[in-house]
Amino acid sequence: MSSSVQKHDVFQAIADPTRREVLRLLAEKDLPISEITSHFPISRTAVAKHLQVLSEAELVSGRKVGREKIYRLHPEPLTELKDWLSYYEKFWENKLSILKHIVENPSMKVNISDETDKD
Amino acid sequence: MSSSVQKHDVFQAIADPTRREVLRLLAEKDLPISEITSHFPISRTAVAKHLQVLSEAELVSGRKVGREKIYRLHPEPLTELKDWLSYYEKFWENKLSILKHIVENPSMKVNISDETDKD
DNA sequence: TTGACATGAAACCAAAAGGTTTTATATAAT
DNA sequence: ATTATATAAAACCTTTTGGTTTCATGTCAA
Repeated sequence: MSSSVQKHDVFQAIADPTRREVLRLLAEKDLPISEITSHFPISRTAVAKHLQVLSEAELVSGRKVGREKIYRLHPEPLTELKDWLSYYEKFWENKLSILKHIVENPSMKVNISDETDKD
Repeated sequence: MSSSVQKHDVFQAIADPTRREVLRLLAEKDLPISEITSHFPISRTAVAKHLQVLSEAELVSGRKVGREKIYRLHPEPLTELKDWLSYYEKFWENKLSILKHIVENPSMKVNISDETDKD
């Protein structure tokens, strides 16, 4: 059986602020667990668990070097998030362009209704 | 100074697959709770709680119409996610450009390991 | 006015999440 | 060889999460 169990997905993985901060750190450079831990007020064990979750989402990978385990960022799974987001982009981009239009035409009369139907 | 408590943020809100599905439904049109519930195998109460979480993240809003409560998508907070993502885009875009380089140079020797295989 | 309906609110529950402490093991340094 | 370092693994704890059931309330329809 291949590595497809994926107990944690990318949406879950980035839900926790500590894990997002871990990703930030690893974006700069590969780091061992102890180094990562030094940036947080929690125990090394807790950080290791966060790394486990990130690892299951395949956002990071760890290799053992001597007695250290060096973690590396693996950003590819974030494309799933990007794809998910792209579905909604049209919505707010639309609203932003309406706003832009209003701002650029100060003499406009603006009527904002609360109606459901948009087509 | 009104709705700024924000117990749930957008990252947490989208972490749950049911809530993501709710957003999809609301992307098509405004819906009352009972309608939304009919798309899931869980109770109306459970759906209402998911809507509460989405509402705290300001991703949806509900208005009462008669005896129904109609929910509407409010996609603007997703920009926070987009902004967060943009920080990491350069990483995988960089990898894509490496891939492009390989494709455009057919004489290159390429060694691809299979260890990160996903299905 | 009497049901049927749509929701709200509260109490409850099991499992997961996020954390800790303790114990063990491998590697590095002296 | 001994000790310090870096991690792993396991047991345990508390709070949150995602769900349920039950009961109450407001509104629509006959």
